[in-house]
Amino acid sequence: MDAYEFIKEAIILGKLEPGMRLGEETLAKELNLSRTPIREAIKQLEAEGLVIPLKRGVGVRRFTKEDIREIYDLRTLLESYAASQAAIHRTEDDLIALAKANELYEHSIEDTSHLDMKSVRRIVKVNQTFHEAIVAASKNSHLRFHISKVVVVPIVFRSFYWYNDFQLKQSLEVHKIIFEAIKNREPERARIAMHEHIFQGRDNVLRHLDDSEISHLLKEEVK
Amino acid sequence: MDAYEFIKEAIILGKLEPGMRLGEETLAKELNLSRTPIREAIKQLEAEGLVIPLKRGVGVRRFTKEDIREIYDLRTLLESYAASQAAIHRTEDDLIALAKANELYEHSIEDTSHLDMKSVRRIVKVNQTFHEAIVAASKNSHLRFHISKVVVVPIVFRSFYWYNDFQLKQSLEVHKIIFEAIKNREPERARIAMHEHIFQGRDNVLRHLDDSEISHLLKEEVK
DNA sequence: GGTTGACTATTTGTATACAAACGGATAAAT
DNA sequence: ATTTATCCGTTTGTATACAAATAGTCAACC
Repeated sequence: MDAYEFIKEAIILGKLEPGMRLGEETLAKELNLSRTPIREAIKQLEAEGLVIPLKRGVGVRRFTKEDIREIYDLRTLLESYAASQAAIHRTEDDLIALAKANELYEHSIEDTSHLDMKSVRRIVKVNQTFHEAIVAASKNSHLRFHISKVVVVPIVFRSFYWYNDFQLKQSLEVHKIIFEAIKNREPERARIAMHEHIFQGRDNVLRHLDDSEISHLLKEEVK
Repeated sequence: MDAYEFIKEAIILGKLEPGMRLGEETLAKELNLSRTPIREAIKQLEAEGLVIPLKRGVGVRRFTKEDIREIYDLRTLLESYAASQAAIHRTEDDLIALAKANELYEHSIEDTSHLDMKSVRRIVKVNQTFHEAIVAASKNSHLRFHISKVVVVPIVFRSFYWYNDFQLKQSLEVHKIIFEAIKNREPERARIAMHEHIFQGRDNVLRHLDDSEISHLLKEEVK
């Protein structure tokens, strides 16, 4: 496993918490590498905006409430466009992949009696598969590239952890509607459905942030 | 000047041509640096998609006609959204910056009797200022971040060089309409005007590519 | 007691040295 | 003559060494 993947994974899984600084020597020892490849990996993550420069070195970026609002707006725009494009450009293979991802999503929700850490993480992953399949069907590689960078932020922020299983079941229904729209080549219906879908997620997350029961996640600030 | 800026500038100005490979030792000597900081700069550019890995080392990315089509679609989406958001969130200061940028644009077109290399480059720069001012007024830093990466591609591709001065004058008119819409807080009008504006550029570029008089730019392929 | 200053230790930034991989050229064989 | 195999040169990838900067500590002075 290379340094970039390792560090990114660590940030996504929360093993490296926001605000935490990335010690090069430490990471190097952990990966049995010298500092050189570590530094290069960090430079990449910096270009993606996952880590930010500190006075000395870099630290895991801490996303504010405002960041989350902006990111969700952007993601809504990009993914609803992707859905509409998918309805135009999708092939039969895309449909198969889409159906399969959706089926997996359905199963992983049904198999989950209550939402613990592990099951949420599994659902996140399957959900991602569905969304990625749509983006792939849109046949715009640059759109895909930028969406992949945008989507990482809510994951790092742990947005998904604030869903309840009613919302999850509702998501499944919307997924099915989106699938049908793409299958039937109805760009506008696909776009609107996806727009609602992500905006719903946005609202849910922002509501929780306003409740500020988890606002401690945001309290400290990197110097 | 640091390595990242230097190499990026070189790519934008065409001093490093598409497909050309980036020799670390060469760049290091040119910048009076060792290979280490050069490599880090290259890693950043790689993360942004301006350079791509070759079998050995990296080379300046060659954008295909399909890339340009995708990029312009994406840019249309992002910037027309930015315009609509700007119409909502713009402050008085934003309007001042916008008016100023537009005035500069008007002057630099009027001062240009015919389109040589130098004047085109100046117009590109001023045009960029106007577009950036709109994005800034949208008050979404993440949107801004991604647009900045998307916009670079047409510049590297030299899309602007295929404009004639009638089209430039027409652009100015549209800029004024967009400005008015943002000033009057009309998001939808701003969005549509921007959409038309960029799509016009897209069509112009793609038409030229189809004419294939400049298709030699695309012919060789990096191994 | 708190604040300021200097010293030290740790960590980053850069340069260089070394190992490995790739490409090109030359030569031999079919 | 064309193709294949081996060798060598060049360039990248990684490790290490060294220089510079920052933060933390301890002490002295107000």
